[in-house]
Amino acid sequence: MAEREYNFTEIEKKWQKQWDSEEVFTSEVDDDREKYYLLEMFPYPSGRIHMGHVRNYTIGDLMARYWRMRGYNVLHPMGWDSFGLPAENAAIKNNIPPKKWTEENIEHMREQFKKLGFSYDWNREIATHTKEYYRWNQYVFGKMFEKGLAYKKKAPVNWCETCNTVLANEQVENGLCWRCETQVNQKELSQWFYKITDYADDLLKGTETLKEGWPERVLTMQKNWIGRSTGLEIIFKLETGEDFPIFTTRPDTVYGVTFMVIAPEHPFLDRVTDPKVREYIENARAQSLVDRVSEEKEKEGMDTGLKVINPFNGERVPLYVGNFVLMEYGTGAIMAVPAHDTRDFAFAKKYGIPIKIVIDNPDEPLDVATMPDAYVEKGVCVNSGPFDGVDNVTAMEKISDHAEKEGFARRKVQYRIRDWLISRQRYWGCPIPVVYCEKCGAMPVPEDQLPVELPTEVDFHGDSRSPMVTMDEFINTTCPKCGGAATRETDTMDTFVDSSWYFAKFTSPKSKEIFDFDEVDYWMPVDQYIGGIEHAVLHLLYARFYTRVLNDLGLVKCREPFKKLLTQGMVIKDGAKMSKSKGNVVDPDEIISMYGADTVRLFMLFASPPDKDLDWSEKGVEGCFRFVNRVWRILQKYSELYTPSYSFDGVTLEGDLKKLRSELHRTVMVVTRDIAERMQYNTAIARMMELVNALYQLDEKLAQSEKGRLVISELFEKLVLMLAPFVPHVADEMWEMLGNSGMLIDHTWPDYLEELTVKDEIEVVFQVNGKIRSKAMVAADMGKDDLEKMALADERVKDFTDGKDIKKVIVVPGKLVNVVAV
RNA sequence: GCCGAAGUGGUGGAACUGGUAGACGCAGCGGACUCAAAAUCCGCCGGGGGAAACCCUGUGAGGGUUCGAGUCCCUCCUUCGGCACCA
Repeated sequence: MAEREYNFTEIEKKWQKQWDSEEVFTSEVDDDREKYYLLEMFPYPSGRIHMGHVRNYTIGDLMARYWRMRGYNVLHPMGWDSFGLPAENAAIKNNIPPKKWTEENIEHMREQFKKLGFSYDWNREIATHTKEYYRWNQYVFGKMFEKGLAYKKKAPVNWCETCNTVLANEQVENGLCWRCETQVNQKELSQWFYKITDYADDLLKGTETLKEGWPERVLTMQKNWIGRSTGLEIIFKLETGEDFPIFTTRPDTVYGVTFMVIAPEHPFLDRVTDPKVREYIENARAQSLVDRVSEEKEKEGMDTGLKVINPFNGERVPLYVGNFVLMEYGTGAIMAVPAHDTRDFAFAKKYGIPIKIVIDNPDEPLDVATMPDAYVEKGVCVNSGPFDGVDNVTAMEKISDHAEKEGFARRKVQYRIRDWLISRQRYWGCPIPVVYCEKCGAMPVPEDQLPVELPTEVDFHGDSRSPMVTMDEFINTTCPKCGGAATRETDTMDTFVDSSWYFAKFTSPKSKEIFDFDEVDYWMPVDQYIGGIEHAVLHLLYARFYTRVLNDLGLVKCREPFKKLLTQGMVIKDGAKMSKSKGNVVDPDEIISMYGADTVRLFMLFASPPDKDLDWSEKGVEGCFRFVNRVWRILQKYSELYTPSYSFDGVTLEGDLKKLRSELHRTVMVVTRDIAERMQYNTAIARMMELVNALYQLDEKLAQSEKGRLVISELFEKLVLMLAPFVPHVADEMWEMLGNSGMLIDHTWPDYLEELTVKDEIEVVFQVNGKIRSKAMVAADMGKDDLEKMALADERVKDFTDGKDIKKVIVVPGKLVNVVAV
């Protein structure tokens, strides 16, 4: 028979066309089948896909195809996170309307995805820039406004000069804009917020339920970001008698307060008139948060001249203004206990403020004069009035109880997380559905007037401001309440709002309502989510918040959106992440045209486990190409030995055929476990390679024997089925080549016979004092006693035990015998 | 500073609950095929010693537990990631 070349271009085109025309990847609600919702983070349509996309979506596709073959009703959709700044920048630069630029990119990227053979249900495709989608952002905004979860406030916010917009806290990394790495400034602006702080505790508690399915480090990052701390809010008094509240996590040290520090922005400071202090305050306020942190590691402050009274002991202590105290956290002021806080200690030393020990080290009493640093360990209370002699852990509770009873303090939980600033001074996003009326104030646009459409006929002025700010026809409107003249909000929503619920919309993308409830209830939550770790405290936190909001609004039944999360590693080349700026980008299209999509997919899965970084190597790609060819050739060679209706009934195998069949069943077992339980695809592929290597070793005559045909038939069938999720095109082609019909996606994942996975002869090692001295092939079920006898009779073992006392013999059946001899 | 992850051949990476370290791939070396090369097929491939059988040594460093440690415990070093004046 003439050998047929492995023509991947032709094969891939053929099967993609067939999958497409038969719509094999569509999914429908089916109450009789168990659902499996598999989702990869949808991409921003930047123009072309990169290797990171290929990796992310290849992992997802493998899982989707696998679970489908396992009989699950799989939902595997794809869409576009299509609002965002790059479209606007491209528009300004090349004079293309953002909508056109975005939609052209989507067209192109969709084609690229199809070329990779991903099993998406394209009937469910959504794009966040369409009004059919973003109107529901506006709808939910309205609902949240009603519940007080969306509000506007004037506050110091993060401003990126390059992007010309404000940013959420989560979008500032080390003081730099997450997108363009420009230094972020503080600006006082009136902006819209989503009240994620209301959900801080619930989000934190929810992390417990995710322990099973989420990587620990993502949960840790979220917990740190939420930053819950419990403590006491204590009302100190100013000399005027006014309340001066502070928050502390160390009420046990309250008797050691020797000064207080207040944030420069604090309104209490308005009464300070001393010109020197005023100057300091103004300077400190002018400093950006970044400067305060990065320039001066040392704490800086100045005595305001005001005194504060400690309600516990009546002591009057000076009030300092300090650049390190944050207005946004706690009450914007702190009590300072230099003896027991490192930062306070340094500050007190610098400004010559007294230090008062209130927790002593029971083993080695402290001395103010000689202590080199604050004492932050456990100890016993001293100089603490009625609490002297109490250990400080107990004192925390007793002091809190006492203060609450006296009425000058209350227990409080404080969070680090701030509300989510969702306003963006940009054009290409979802309009915030609000109108401003002089009489009625800020009014959400009523539901029946939604969507507030984003104008698409726009003119960029070239000053990078949103074109909407000068569009009178957009801005001028009437008040929904009084009918008087009103103006529209021109800010748009953070695009992270768009991506906070798209996974739920995929369940019923064509519904005229936000969801079709039969659909959303059936499919949600997502069973397996896959994406990059960079979203740990961005998208993944927002999505959890938004899902809770949707749940409270009665729109979805789940409270956690993603049951299991896989954070895939980056694609690395020459020791760095592939990026344009580093010039180490490999274009997926080019590699696909050289080796085919199947090979590229195989390499992505073979080069490293999915959660680790992957080192790009074209040599490695060649290796995978070689493997595909190797399978192709052996299949051709033995294709006429294959019969779909093989049966092992009444057949007894022996020798190499028996071994090969056993090898096959073990491979199925391991590959299944690696995919389903361990999510370790590199070892699954390695096992299949071993199986193919074993097949190459099989004697040709033996293969062609009557029994050989049976073994080959079973092996081919199961091997091709196992290959299907990895290299779907060539697997379908191989299936057809063997004379079968239909697509493998509709076939059942191969099974294995437990009894065949057990070898009947195995190698055991004989050790003397833990060192291997000999090996032997024995029956797999040989008992302990026989093994021990055999080991002790072994010549090599004898060589090493001669003249020694045998103290002990450890036998691990099926593995080893260890003779301990001294 | 705090929290977390990881250090295994020339290289990407295996080794499930402590039990043959280096599976599988890449690179390299050798052989077969070929006039030759490529492709393919077969073999070798941590380091040191030895003609060989074999011996010694080896999973970042040092200790420990154990019959037995890449795996568990302690100390340290290095790299990467997250948070960072959060009161």
